[in-house]
Amino acid sequence: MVAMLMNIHDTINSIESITPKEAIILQNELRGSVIARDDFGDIKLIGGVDVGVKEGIAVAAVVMFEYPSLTLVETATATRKAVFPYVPGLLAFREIPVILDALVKLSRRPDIIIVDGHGYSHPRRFGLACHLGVTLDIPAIACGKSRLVGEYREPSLGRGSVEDLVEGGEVIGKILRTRDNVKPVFISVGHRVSLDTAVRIALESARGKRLPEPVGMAHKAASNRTKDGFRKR
DNA sequence: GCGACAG
DNA sequence: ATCTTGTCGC
Repeated sequence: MVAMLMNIHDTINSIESITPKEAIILQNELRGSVIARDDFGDIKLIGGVDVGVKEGIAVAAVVMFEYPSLTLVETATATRKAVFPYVPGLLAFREIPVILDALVKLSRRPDIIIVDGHGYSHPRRFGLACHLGVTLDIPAIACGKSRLVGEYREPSLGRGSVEDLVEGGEVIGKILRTRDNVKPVFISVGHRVSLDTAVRIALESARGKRLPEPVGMAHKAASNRTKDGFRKR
């Protein structure tokens, strides 16, 4: 595998120096590497990933929680100029570089990660969570906050309600209500995990909040670094 | 041409 | 995502 043979520096460079047209071709090449079934060992550490952008500077935060106790054990952040533009469907090329910067700072590798964004529920079935999961060959779950593609019916209002996210007759993800009467989230496969398992872990991790704990925490961490530049270490 | 469009 | 005050609800 190409990504496996490259160090992180080259990996980042090849991702952010690509053109949008080439990016689409690359997604179509890499989509075949996604493993959409459960393929992982015991989960003891679960990571949450999120990125914020402020005045052209991207801030990534990766948080690690013990699983299933959901105790916060480690946080890492990184800052990097956002070079690739925001283009719906090509978010990975804008966010993966800074995410990798943050990930290498962790003392341990998470056994699975939950990513803020889509995975299989993507125009080419290769969203950010898939790209990150395949690049690191790590189990990944996608948890988006709004629709990118597909149609669905509104889940009933109780926590745990689920509906299919469908496109072209295929179930590409699930709409999951993680809290009573609160806007549902969009769950899909990232890598090495089945859709049902992704939904189960996402719901388990969302305790009292709309977003799964790891993602919510990563969002906060990135947001704090995003506010008023990045001077406060 | 028009509308849709993760973060 | 970010720009922004108050406000409704547990």
